[in-house]
Amino acid sequence: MNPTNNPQPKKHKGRRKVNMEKMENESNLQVTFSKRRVGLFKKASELCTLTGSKAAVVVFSPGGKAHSFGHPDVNTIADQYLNPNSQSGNNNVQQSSIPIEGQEYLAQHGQFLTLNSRPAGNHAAGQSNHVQQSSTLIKDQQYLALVESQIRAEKARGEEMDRMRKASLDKLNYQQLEHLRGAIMEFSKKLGIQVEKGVDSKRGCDVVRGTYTGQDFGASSSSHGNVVPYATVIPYDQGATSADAEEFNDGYGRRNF
Amino acid sequence: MNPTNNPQPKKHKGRRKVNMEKMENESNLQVTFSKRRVGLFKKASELCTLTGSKAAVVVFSPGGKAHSFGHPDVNTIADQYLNPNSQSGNNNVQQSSIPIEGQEYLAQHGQFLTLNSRPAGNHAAGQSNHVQQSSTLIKDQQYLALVESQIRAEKARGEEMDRMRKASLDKLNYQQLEHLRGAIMEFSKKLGIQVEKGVDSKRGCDVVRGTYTGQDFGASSSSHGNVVPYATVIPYDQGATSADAEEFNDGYGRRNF
DNA sequence: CTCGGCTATTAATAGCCGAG
DNA sequence: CTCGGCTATTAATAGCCGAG
Repeated sequence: MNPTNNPQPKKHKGRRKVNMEKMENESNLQVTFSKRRVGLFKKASELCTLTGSKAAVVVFSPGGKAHSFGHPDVNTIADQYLNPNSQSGNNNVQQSSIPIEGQEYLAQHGQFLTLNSRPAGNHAAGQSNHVQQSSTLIKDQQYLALVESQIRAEKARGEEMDRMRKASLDKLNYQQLEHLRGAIMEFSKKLGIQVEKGVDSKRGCDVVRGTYTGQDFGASSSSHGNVVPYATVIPYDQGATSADAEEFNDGYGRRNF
Repeated sequence: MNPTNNPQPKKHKGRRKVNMEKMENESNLQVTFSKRRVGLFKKASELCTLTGSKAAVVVFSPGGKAHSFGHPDVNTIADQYLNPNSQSGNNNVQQSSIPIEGQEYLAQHGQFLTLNSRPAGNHAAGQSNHVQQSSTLIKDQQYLALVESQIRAEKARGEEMDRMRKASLDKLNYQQLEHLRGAIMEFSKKLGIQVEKGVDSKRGCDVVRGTYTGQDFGASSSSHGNVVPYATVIPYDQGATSADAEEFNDGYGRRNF
């Protein structure tokens, strides 16, 4: 029963049932993604508010763009998720362990982060202001992410290091983390060399279109038309006029769906 | 006017409006958290299904327990989120970069992970089977998480290392990551020593109530009543009957939702 | 053409009940 | 007690419009 448009005078005003399968209409898919993403974030926010819990959500659009929500912020949640020993947040909203600029504000309202999935090439490196900062942030994460991933996999089998780390972890504090950072610094330097000598199995990377207007939640409508090469941080502020749909239509030209 | 049904005709059966503030009734709060968490995960799943996107959700209960959902799995999403250069997931669901045991299976149906936030003490280290594995996995992440957090913060200001890492990253592959892993291994060992010599600003950790039965989504009803000391991995698969792989609605219809 | 808003409907769920 | 289920209601939203 295919929905050929009806000759019926029935007013198709309301919500219609939707099959749980990938939408074929790309335009609708766009809108649906935006709306549902907002709804998902709202749900997460409500959950946090009602139950005093903490949550983080990361979503990748079909086009490959990442959006995230976190209360108080994604990083804090990630830290807690990965490091349950540090605190036992009972009902108190915890501050971000290492406050970055502007992070405190975001921590109070939850944080939205949107960034582009970009391959190695410098394609549309347009204007970059504070966005550049986020870009840097992402890059840093990249490195650790790979390490973490690999380690995680390896560790699932052995526990020696695990115990070691656990023991260390219990006593870690911020000052100590600084030491740690320095060590990592050196380590990464060595890594760079090591890597260049290693095998090079480069992966094919399809180039993703990199133009995304930073609109989100109606919070920053001024950025309309700005090309955001890497990332856009959008605070979650309910005071905005509309907490509703948001669209991004620029980089979605593919109909591979 | 107590639990006995009122002679009143008005039956307060339906949903009632709820204020967006922390619930005071702890019993209801618990239930609300569970239900809304499930709802949130479902929303995330639907978003993925409808729009062909990928998403990960991490939630901390008021008691400090962590729950996560990921499609295809949390790790994959994390990798993509932190390492957008690897691939440009256009419309293809990407496999986990480093498959852990059983991960492939989970990757196909989405993944639920539940774990306890536990202080240093060994409290209820009861039966631990595959759960232990997850525990180990978490522990590994702990370590990296702290490092990552600190590095991220520091890096937001300087870019030297960033470039360095970025360059390295472009050529990293799995084999190279193994080298990296080994290096981290040593590094962590050193770290352990370094830390013990460092300052010790231990935080007070309230003991979180650690008895949560791993029930979730009705997927693993057999675990009813089992105390889960650390973690519980709950694959999203309601039964062998389901045909479509990454569909949530399939499993939902069976248990009335 | 895009994008933000508008409603008719569908989907989620708050409090309540029965079983273990 | 703890948990899964049940409905009356509330909340989310699919497609449609009207402005830039």
